[in-house]
Amino acid sequence: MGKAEKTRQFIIEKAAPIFNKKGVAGTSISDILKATKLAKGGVYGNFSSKEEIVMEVFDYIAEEEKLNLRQVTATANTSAGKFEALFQYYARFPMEQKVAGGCPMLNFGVEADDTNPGLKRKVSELVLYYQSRIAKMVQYGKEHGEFKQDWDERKFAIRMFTMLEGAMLVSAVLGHNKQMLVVLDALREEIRLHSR
Amino acid sequence: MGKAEKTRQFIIEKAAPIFNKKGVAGTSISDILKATKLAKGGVYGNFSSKEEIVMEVFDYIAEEEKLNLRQVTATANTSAGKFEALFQYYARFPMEQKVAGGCPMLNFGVEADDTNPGLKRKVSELVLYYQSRIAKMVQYGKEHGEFKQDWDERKFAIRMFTMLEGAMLVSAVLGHNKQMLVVLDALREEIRLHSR
DNA sequence: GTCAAAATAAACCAATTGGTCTAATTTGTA
DNA sequence: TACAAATTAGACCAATTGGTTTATTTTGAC
Repeated sequence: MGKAEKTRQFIIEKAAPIFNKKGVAGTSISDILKATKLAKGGVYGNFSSKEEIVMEVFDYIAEEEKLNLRQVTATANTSAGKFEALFQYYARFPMEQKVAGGCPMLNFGVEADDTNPGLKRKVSELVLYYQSRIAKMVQYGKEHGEFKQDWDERKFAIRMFTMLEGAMLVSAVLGHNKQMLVVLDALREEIRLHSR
Repeated sequence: MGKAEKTRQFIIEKAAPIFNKKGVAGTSISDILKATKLAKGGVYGNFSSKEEIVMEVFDYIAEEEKLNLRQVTATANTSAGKFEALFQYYARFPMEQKVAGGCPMLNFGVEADDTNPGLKRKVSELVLYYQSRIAKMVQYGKEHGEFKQDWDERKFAIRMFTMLEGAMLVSAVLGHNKQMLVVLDALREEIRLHSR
């Protein structure tokens, strides 16, 4: 990684939590200058516009989310175990978050949908990736005799994903995670019901 | 309603869908001037700041949401019927929305949680109101022999609310409501399971 | 240690931001 | 119809926005 490449990455990593917290419209270039302690030329020498930074920030965040999903589920070797690991991660959310500011699909999705088609597309891709990973965990469990064959993994993935996103929203506005815990228990029960 | 009162209300109603779509940071006073076709003095003669407009806009939106919830559920006289009416409303979402731009709890909640404690509080109150209304519909159904006594209305309200919010997010970013329909079917099934 | 690449500081840009003020005009109501 | 209340148009404000440029200095890789 060359010098410029390193600075680019540095800017992206510093800017990511700011955009995630304050939104795209709510974040100014001067916020990024403050966080990076770089001069304006240091930023504009590496990026041509705020929009370019936002796009690369989201790409970075998306990769981090995928990595995190893999890491959390890697701690268990059964599908049920992977789900439980995920649930324990969400029970602590947003404490163990890498890029601070809450769920990026929620944050960027809400803002982008009426204002930024390019970003919206990136968010939708991450949503579909996340759901397909959930579905695959069910499928794997079915193939290995953990779960019943009549369990619809696609529909479960949708229910689980939407509930988690809703729970992260509620947790953020209420300032506690009690409702998240209720959601997680419901998901545990659904898994138990489809276990053999 | 006096003249000034009328103009205040007019500004609020014109500004509401703009804030709901573009967010607080993404909306400028000039956006509001354009939408209302008022002069700057016409706005600042009635409001002292953008922040005051935002707050009143959210109060207005919250009242509209409550009114809408009442109106949609009023079409049926059983609890199961009220739920079905709600599901049909959400199946069409955001088509029949009064204040355009998607769910205000989602939109304002996401932005406010890291940037605007006062607004965040208003959102949390609306969330809790919404959930308590759902819980009361279950409770009423239990009292009138529609639903089984062992159904936990509070937990159901949380599951239903979080799933709907998540589904509205997903619908917005994906640009279609297929996942919302899956969520609604799951909720219908849960109601069927607890019906007697 | 050289030398190009990269970053700095700072001036500069036009546009926009939220907000104030004033003098003239329009409004609705008593 | 008179008169106060409300609205207009527009000048004005300082600060900030995203972005460019230039001359100087620092950096790191060969």
